[in-house]
Amino acid sequence: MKYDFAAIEKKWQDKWEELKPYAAVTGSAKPKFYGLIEFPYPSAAGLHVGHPRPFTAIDIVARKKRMEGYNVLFPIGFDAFGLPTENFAIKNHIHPAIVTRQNIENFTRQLKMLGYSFDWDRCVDTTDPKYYKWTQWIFLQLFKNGMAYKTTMPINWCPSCKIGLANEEVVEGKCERCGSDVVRKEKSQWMLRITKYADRLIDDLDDLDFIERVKVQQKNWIGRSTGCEVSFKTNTPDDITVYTTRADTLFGVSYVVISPEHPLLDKWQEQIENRDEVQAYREAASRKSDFERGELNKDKTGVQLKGIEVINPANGEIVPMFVSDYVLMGYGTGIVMGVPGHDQRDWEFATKFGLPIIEVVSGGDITKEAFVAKDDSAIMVNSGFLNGMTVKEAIPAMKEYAVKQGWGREKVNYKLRDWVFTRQRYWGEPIPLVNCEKCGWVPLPESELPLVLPNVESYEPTDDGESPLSKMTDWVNTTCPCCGGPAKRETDTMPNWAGSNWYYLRYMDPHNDKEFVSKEAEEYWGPVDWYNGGMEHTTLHLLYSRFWHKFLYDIGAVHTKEPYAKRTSHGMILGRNPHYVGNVESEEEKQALIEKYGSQALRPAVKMSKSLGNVVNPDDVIKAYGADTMRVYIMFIGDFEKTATWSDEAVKGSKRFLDRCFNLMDIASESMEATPANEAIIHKTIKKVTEDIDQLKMNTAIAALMTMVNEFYAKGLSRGDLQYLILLLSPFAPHIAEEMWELTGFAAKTGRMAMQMDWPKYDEAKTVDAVREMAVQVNGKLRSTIQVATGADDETVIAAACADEKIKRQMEGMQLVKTIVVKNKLVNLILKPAK
RNA sequence: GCCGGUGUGGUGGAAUGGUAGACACCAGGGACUUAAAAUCCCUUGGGAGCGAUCCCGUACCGGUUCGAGUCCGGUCACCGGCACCA
Repeated sequence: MKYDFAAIEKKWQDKWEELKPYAAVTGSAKPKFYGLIEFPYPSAAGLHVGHPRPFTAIDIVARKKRMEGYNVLFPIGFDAFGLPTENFAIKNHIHPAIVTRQNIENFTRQLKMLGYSFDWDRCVDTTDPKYYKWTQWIFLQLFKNGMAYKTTMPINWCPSCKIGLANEEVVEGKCERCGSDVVRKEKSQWMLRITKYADRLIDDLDDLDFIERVKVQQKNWIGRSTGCEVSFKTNTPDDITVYTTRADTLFGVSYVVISPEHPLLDKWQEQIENRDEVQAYREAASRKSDFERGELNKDKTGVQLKGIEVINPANGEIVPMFVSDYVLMGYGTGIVMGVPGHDQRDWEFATKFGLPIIEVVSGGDITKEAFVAKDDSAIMVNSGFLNGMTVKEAIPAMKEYAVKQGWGREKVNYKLRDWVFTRQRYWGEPIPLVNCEKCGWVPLPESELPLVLPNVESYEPTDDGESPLSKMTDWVNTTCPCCGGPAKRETDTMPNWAGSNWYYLRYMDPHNDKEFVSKEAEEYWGPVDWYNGGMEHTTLHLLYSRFWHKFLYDIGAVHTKEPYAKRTSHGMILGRNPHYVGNVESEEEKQALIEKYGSQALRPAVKMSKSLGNVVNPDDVIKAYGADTMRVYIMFIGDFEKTATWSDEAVKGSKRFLDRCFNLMDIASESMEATPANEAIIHKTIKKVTEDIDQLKMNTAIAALMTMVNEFYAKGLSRGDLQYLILLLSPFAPHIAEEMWELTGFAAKTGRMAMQMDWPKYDEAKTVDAVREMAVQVNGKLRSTIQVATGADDETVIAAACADEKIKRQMEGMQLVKTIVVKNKLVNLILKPAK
């Protein structure tokens, strides 16, 4: 019989559609398991070959959990608001809602073709008013609890997308989406106070089962640093405050620097003698983007504030003050003390402006560069009462002194900024607030939610940076829910991250029109037991959604502190690089490639892209080899966490494996009983596959299944043996497994599908062969192998080793001084020349 | 610069401190076939030898150990994240 994958997959998908064997039951007495994959953005391009990697992996975990007796929630949905759809809509003159619907249909078709065990009845779509009603509701709770505020601030503006970007969306000074240079633009924006949660977002990581690199990346992003704020008196009525982590170096201060954006500079117009020069510098700085300022960091610039004097509180010395754009307004106090002896940036600045460089920590040569001690055991000098202390002792000593003197206090700072939560675009959730001249910003009554996105003629972004909604006067002009007077709606929309912040909660109770999730459902299903997603979301979606969840916890809307108990991350799927130097033979051709493509030519694999022509479409793979082959291959491709390169050749190996599985039915005896001869391989494989799935080591699990198949071919098998292969294979390749389960008569015998059977159990004692090959080493070098009964005692093993012909030769003229036996594995004989 | 990770055959990749290269892909040889595809069998880290065998080999240098791809110290290369964060 031939393995007709197309017919088999169609047959079983239809059956599952009808029987819904993956329905999750809220409140079931079984233990629950909530497995989650990041829901896709339904782009016009359709499913990418990268999607099936995480989807298949968690599908396998979910399928195994079901067979292990769990009540499994494995949902799917679509994160459908966002720029690409809007841009596609503008270009093709189709409404974004229609584009979205078409894309979702296409994604749904593709996902169903891959045989995922999603509970489709719980599918969510973030652009559905029934869904975003609750996104808006959560925003209102944030607003009412003081977590949302509006402020005018310079934002990252992408002139091409005509949109403001969050810090997280700016990569190397360029727009994450289109790659244009980001500029600064003053804009009134809604902000969310994520910084209020900074400590908890760091500290609560300790109790979570997240892969380490995710934890580290989130911690670095939040960037907590503990230091000290120090006040300096000046010859103006104002004191200034600097932030430092190195209070120990206070005696080394030779100047102070203020950021060009600092408001004190406006206030001090009168005292600053060279105000024109200072003003010119400030204007020049404002024209640079943050990125440009960073790029130019090699060459420090600045202007002294003539007429301004500052007093170092530690030693009473008078030091000059400068304005320089190497000081950021957004971090600390916007003013920094200059310690050129022990900070490289300050050293460069002081060198350029001829300022004194004072050594206060010994051990370096400060005439050459700033000395930043690698450990904190360096000794303080030129530092008054700190002299002779180590840096480690001096930091708290100075801190304590400063606090006692009243000009210092401990302070914790974060790199994390509040979250810019508005976008000047059409295709997003409307913000349910109105602005009333009398009452200010007023929330819509919850009964008026959802505030539906109005149908507009033109949803193109505007050149002035206002949202397209601002042109809809009918919609904008409304009445104040508070006083009934005239008011205007907020016309900005939410960022594309809004809907994905809480979707895992909606899956628990997707059709509830009374609450965003019922208490009962949330308490039953929460938290998500296993969440897999891309590393690129670590400081975006994953952090945002932890923040919202913590807020919801604080207002009593959810019962756990954290949304996700476990987080894993998959590596990307790359395509072959058509410009790789290894593709050509001659040196001239290689050189030509390097000249043309630079370092790109040195990489064998690169991100798939249309322009390189190396994109693999899952539809084509499924058509040629079937969904089961696609699933097996994408799991067999390599270590789940690492990037992997797609290979059309290697796909065939996975197809061959499934053919071999299927053809085992031709040689299996009809007995429904397992045969003793295959006992060891069956139990060994059950053990390996069971353990590997839980660790996402799908590649070695499949390798074990291949070994089992090879052994069945070599030794022969019964249907009773084959049933174990079918059950172990079923999470990986569910269609072929069901077909084989039926054809071998087990479906009729049990009245169940393979996926509904119990996961096979292994007996540790049966995982071992009766006789075993052991390595024999002489002085640590492998010299021979011997066949020994499993579990044989040391004496027997040593005797067998010494009786081996090869070993006998090694032992001639030598005496045995020591033996090391590793049970069932190896014996090492230590020999030395006989005297 | 800081933080994290990785380095194993022609390729993807396996190896709780215990037989390095499992399992595959590619390649070569053979069987079947009029032929091709598919399938099946064999070979396949490098080197020496007719052979039994022997030597070398997990980026590089050193250490711990009976034994190191694995642990420790140092070096190099690449990948990812952050970056004038005081």
